[in-house]
Amino acid sequence: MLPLKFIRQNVELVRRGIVSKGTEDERLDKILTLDVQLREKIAQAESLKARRNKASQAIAQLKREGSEAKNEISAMGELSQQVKKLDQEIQDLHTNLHNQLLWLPNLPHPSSPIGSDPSHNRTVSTIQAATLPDFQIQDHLTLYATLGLVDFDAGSRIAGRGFPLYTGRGARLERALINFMLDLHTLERGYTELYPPFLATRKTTEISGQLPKLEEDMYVTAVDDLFLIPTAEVPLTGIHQNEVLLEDELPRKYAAFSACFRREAGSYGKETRGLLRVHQFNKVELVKFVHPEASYDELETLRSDAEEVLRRLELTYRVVDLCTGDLSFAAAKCYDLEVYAPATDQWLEVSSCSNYESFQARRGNIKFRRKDTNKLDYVHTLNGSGVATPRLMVALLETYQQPDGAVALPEALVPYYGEESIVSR
RNA sequence: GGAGAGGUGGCAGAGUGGUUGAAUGCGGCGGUCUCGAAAACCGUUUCCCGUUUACUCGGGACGGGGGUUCGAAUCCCUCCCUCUCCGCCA
Repeated sequence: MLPLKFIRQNVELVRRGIVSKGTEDERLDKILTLDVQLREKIAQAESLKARRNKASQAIAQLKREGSEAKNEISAMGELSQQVKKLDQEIQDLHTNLHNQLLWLPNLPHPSSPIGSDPSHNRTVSTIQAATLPDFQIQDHLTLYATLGLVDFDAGSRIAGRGFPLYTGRGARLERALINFMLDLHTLERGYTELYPPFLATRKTTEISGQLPKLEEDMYVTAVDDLFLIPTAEVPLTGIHQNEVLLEDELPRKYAAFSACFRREAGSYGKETRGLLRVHQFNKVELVKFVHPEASYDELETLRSDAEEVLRRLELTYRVVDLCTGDLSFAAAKCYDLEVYAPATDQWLEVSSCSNYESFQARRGNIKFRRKDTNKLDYVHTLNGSGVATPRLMVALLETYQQPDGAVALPEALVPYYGEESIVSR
């Protein structure tokens, strides 16, 4: 959510920003019109209320002196009706304005490359960490099957397409990846481990920016209006809603595992096989609440923390600085981490590390008190996947397969998996 | 799911429908005293919105929303949350 005052004072800046993110600017004009109307009504209502308050005090005075105040009271009747009517109009305008504001995306940071689609993204670095196999290699789909790691048919029978059933060593590998990542972030990188609810209220889901725009992509429970989380970002960002944090407590760093649920509406026909695009997957998520002046430094360390997962697993990956048109609704700047899958020769997104600045903090009313001025201010929020497992597993299998069909695991993962390789039986 | 109790300022805790943004205590901040500190004493201490170049002025907020009233922290309805007991259950 952008502050109204800021919008009012920087109309053209806001317009350029949202247009570069691919949003129509009609909504902005609508907001400006509503804002003018609203302030006009507020001024009217407040002057009437000022009169009412004065009269009310006069009545109280008369009563205390023991005299009747019939005339004064009846004179107040009409005034009160007018106030009531104006208040109703103000409320309607306010609701309308608020709903419009919820649809206005965050502005991109000046350092984000300008562009309308992924072709304008900027590759920041490419890390060639592993020796790639030099023999005729199999793709991940074949490897799942020969090693018996995932049963897609059974998953479909249970819940429909896109709900993989991890089996045997596949299930164990999944668990190993999650534990490895959680240990890395919490024991070595100073994140506090959390285990959040996997369902969240509409309000909480609104804070992180998934609602209202992405409602079609979310699973909702019918009777309770609870949303299955598409990422642990949703519950983690909701933790401190309506709170004031101490400046000394910043940054607050949280890491959490969660299952993630995404309807992926509109993406049918793409990547429907395997684990590249599924309705339920696992992810370790990192969320930080930070001091506004530190947020871009924090973005770099967040990215580095997420990268560390890929470094330890000795995978080839690259870091991409997303262009304005490819940024998510709430983000001001975002790095994607893409891991390389050699058999299919694809770069697979396994992490997005974003700075939301005060956008989410405003929606969630998450503040801190500045020690020098003693004033309240919004924190900045950041989050990054650290990282999502399905595509990670794809890259891992394709990168580490052996000529005999087994998969030799990177050293970092061995203690978690319990064996040095995954062998077909 | 059933029955009951309760939600007030950073915390604790008052509050007959009419100067109550809110007593009192604790905490915080500033000051007096002191070589310094403690104690004591004095003062101060919420946030949001509108208005103004500014000083200012005005409005609003006692879990959320609605209602009654000239006027609501105070009365009524409703939702949420917390606690206690009962039932059910991993």
